[in-house]
Amino acid sequence: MDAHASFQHPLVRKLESIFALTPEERSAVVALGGTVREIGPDHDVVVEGDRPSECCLILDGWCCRYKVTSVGKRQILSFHFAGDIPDLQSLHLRVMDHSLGAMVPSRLLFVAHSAIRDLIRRHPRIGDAFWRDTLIDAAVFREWMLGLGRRDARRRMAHMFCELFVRLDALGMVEERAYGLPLSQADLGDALGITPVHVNRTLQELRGERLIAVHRGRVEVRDWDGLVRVGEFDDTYLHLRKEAA
Amino acid sequence: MDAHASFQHPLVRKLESIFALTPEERSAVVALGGTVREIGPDHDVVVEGDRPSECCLILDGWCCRYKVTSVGKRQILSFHFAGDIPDLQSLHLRVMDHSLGAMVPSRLLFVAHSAIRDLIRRHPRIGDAFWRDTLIDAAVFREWMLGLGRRDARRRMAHMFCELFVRLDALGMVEERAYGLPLSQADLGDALGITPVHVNRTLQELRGERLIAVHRGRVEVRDWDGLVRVGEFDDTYLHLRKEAA
DNA sequence: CGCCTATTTGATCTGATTCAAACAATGTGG
DNA sequence: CCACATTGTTTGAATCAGATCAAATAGGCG
Repeated sequence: MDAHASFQHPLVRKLESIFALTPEERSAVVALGGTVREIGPDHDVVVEGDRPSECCLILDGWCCRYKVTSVGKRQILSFHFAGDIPDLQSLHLRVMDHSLGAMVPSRLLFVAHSAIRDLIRRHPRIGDAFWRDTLIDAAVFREWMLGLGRRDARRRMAHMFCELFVRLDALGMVEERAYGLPLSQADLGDALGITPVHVNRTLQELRGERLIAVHRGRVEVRDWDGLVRVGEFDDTYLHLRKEAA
Repeated sequence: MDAHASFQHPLVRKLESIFALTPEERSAVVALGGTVREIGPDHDVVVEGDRPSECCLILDGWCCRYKVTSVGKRQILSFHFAGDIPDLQSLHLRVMDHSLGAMVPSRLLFVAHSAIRDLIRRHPRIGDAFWRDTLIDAAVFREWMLGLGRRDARRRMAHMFCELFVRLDALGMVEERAYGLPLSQADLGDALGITPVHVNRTLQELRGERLIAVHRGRVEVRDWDGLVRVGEFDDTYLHLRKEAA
């Protein structure tokens, strides 16, 4: 009857998925204080140009980071879920070079930079874990760059569905090979670098190939191997193998 | 008659461009040991799948990081010059998710991970500087993502020429508004996510607009403001303003 | 010179965009 | 519970940026 096992702090779970923590480190992370706020949907948490003095930990919800062209075209850079600290980089990069928004109503814990710095000073290995987290972030950017530059819409979309599957599965958010995708086709287009119309047609292709099925905002993976093949998906870049310092 | 000012360690110069170091920290950085090796041109320093036990500091030359699609299409992710440690992320990401190659004969200093970890343990602020460096790296990826996903070839190319100008200028590698660009048009295409043929035509466009001129592997910026306007260039994402912890 | 590689040009094709309209869904207020 | 506004999805047709294929030209350089 270990009630705690199922009641894990989202940040602890996240960090433990990429780094081995000691019990003391675990409790130090849990002790991190801050203020909880509800955001969204379609509201921004931080926007380009801001100089935040706190980071936000997602407790619940779906957020994305994005940039906008001077003619107003949006590119989504990444998606984030419970346990992620999407603006952790603000700890060392004073001014935001992109924005962070919520796709669905999300619960965020805002933690002061000073509190995080304190935590790292007392537990340098937690600092390493955070650093590693931001490095994985960058690794995901690299993989997306490869897709944006060198893969066509169909492969790119298949790849994204694979990535989301793996990441959400690690959070226990996949059921019956399906997960919720709270995105409009326009959002999807902003992530894939294509137009909403083309998203629609590409989606139909993947459905036609029996790789996925979509009903009521849920993506069901009907042929994992096929999807992986089409998306050229290899999860190495997610660096999920946990590592100690 | 400060002979040292002109004879600066490349890593010190680099770190000081993004972070304020104390004299002690400076000399600790200079004391970093390793082995010097000559690489390239067109040779790889590390490749995807490797598990390096050292990082490499560029003393001299031009390197790039890249990934390759399963059908062999290459996407260049970033360019690196003297002072950069392009594979610094290997300190916390065991397996390389991309490759690092030299575009021209380059002199690299290979420094053991253990030496870097030592340095950071003794000087935690240097660790912050390194972390900040990898975060800036990620910021550049984000900006490239925006270009790859949302800007056409012409804007993307103009943007890249702006970025290279600013970065090389900071290294004193710009003379008479011109800098050396040791890349074939195929390389340029791999960086911009377009074909070599289209690189050629796009280059001609920019030349036709009197924004740049190219002779013998040198890019001359003939109309900086115009180039900035076309490329929608804003250097915020380079985070060049130096910051202390 | 002759070889090799890079650049340039031309013609054609195609993945994706654009524009426009039809068609769900979902929600709101009367 | 219906009328209707609103937003998201779907379909069609025309167009375009960039890819592809192929061949010509221009540079290096042993």
